[in-house]
Amino acid sequence: MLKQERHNYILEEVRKQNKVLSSELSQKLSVSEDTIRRDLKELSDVGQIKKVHGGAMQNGYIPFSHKDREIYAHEEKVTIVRKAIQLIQDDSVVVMDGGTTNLELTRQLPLDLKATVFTNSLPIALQLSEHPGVETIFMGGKILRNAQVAVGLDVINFVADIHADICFIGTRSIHHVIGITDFDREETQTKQALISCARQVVSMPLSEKLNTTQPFKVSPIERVHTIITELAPDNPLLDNYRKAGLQIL
Amino acid sequence: MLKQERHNYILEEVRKQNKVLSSELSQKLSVSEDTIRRDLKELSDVGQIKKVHGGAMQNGYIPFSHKDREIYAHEEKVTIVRKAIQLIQDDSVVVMDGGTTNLELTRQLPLDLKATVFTNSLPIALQLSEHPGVETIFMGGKILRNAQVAVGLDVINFVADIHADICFIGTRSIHHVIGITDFDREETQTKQALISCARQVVSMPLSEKLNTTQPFKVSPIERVHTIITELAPDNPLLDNYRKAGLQIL
DNA sequence: AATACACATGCATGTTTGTGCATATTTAGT
DNA sequence: ACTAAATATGCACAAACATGCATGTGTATT
Repeated sequence: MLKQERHNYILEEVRKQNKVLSSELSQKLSVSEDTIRRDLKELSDVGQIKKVHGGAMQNGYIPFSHKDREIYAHEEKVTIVRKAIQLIQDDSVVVMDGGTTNLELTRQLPLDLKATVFTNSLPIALQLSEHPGVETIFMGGKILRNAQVAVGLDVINFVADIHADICFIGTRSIHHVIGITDFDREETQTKQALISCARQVVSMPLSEKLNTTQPFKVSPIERVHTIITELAPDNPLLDNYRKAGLQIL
Repeated sequence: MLKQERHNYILEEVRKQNKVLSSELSQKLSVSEDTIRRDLKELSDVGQIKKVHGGAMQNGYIPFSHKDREIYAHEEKVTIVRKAIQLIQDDSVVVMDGGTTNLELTRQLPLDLKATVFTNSLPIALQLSEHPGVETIFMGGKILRNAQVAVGLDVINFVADIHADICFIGTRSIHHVIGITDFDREETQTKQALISCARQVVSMPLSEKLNTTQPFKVSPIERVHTIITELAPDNPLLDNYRKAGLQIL
């Protein structure tokens, strides 16, 4: 076993249990306690863990996990989803499209939320399985490699039987006249189906996506009920949408 | 063997195993360890892998890699799936049930495999989206929180339209008379559907699962064509299955 | 065809690194 | 303060390493 492997294992263990004992590690990795101590010292020297007598503990708080950092404009998206959460009542039926904003929304859902969530996004479905009160139903079909969402006829058929309270639709572009647009034809058709089955349709674009367009039309603006951005609701950028009768959060 | 071929092999190996040892590579590729070290150095210099003492490891953080480490009896399962890979031909249609062994099989699939894979497991679908030649279709339905697989009528209906070449069925218990059994009723029913749509059914139990049983019956032994364990095919523990007419790998 | 040249590879060399053990010292908990 | 466990330190040894050099192999130039 490579030294690096031990280090990874130790870090993993610290992350999971908050502490490790030299003696246990020595046994589990079948090396001497001296070696473990040296490992712990090295990891401690670069600030990955905190060495204590008998083992090591978690160091500081890691501000954002790796995945969080990957999300583009993470801070803004958190602002958005904070506002979105209030839209989800207990016992409601939710349709959740893919996209990083929706994934973040899923992450931030209260753990005690009781709801039924339909989704076609693999990462979102995985995230939902950590919410004990949420019944998750995955709408199957062909998986788009990049977006990691299911699309196509299978999904569309699936949706046909659903009457949801609210649908969070992933939004690549939105325009106050043209509505929501996207660039993948298959994904577009699927999104249309998602939208058609929900009483309330919510779009959560970053402000930079406002009044941009893509080749394919997902939905006219009238079909969208609520729009949430990281901006304050009274921001002038949103005036056109307010005039069009949308709820702004 | 050309240098470039070695490099490809090494990268593939790192992707699959998370690490490589100079000594092993030297043997397997029958070149000196010096050459391997030079290879690793070159790959490391361009950032493809990370060189460490004794070998190399994968470079960046790979999501879910920490979960892989947690897989029970990981070594044995790698042994199993190595044998299983040869069963998957290019352009075949595969049905992949959930479970850690099947997940490992998915991870070890060659990156250039061309195939269509139906699965009801979220982690497996995610893994498959990293294989450019694989068309992934997720069979949707209610998600079981623990197993992270879809079950129920939706899946069963989905399967009805499929005629697959081969089905890898997750196996919690198998018995040479009783067949495959499991403890979750809904999962059991789903597995029955998966089995019914494939020409060849493959079960990959750890040897410790042989001749154990669970409350619910998934499949009679006659419906299983191939059984793969970490044991050598001629191990006496497998005699009963051989007599029952199963292919043993 | 002959030559030059770049490159890949294996081997010999001396060096560095990782590990375990023995010993002395420090620490934490009664 | 006393004691057992944990730690630090020095040492020994093997494995992994870098380096220079000789050989082979293929390609381009004359």
